[in-house]
Amino acid sequence: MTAETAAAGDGDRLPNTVFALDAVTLARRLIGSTLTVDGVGGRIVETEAYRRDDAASHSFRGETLRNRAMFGPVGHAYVYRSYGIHWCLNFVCDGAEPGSAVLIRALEPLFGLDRMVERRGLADPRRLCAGPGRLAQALGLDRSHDGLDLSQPPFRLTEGDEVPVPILVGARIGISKAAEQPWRFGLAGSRHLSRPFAKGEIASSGTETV
DNA sequence: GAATTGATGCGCT
DNA sequence: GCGCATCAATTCA
Repeated sequence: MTAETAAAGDGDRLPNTVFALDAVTLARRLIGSTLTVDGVGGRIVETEAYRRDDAASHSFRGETLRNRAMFGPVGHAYVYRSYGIHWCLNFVCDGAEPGSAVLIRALEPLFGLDRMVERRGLADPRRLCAGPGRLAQALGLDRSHDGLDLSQPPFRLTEGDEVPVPILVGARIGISKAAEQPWRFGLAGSRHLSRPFAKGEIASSGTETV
């Protein structure tokens, strides 16, 4: 079945139990799975983990009006405005430690390409969803999605194909605090990453089923 | 290709 | 005021 004929999110839904995982484990687990919003989306190829005890995390200094969703139920979305211009999407997780989330940094566009191009105003497939702000714009995400349940429409999360592919691990991007933590994950060989992984970061200790 | 800069919301000191 | 979990246009090369 091709990407064109497949309905958005065809395949097994991600079990809600994955959101009980800690952020680092979930960030790795999500690589290769499929995310769509109102039928528009694709394969998750890049994520970052953020924890409560993490100086780079919005939840580090406790709950505020902005980060309220991070302290809400797991399996819900945390959508925030970045640099006053962009929106960024996180998955809230880890019920044992409220304030944990996984930032979705990049997708391989597969479904609703025309709608993405329309929203982004740029057709370059390499830059359609390569970056958290670009991804949110392509999927039409904004404040109205903050706090919504990821298991309900317009969201749909499904397992990826069962093809073993190495997972890249590296330092997170665009942060100044706790920047040394290797909590950025990527799909090896993907041409849709927001930025390439450094040579030293290409060390993956095995393969994941994606 | 790499470096620089402007746009801009909002939580924090 | 300052500092961002960013991006695109512009300026170089």
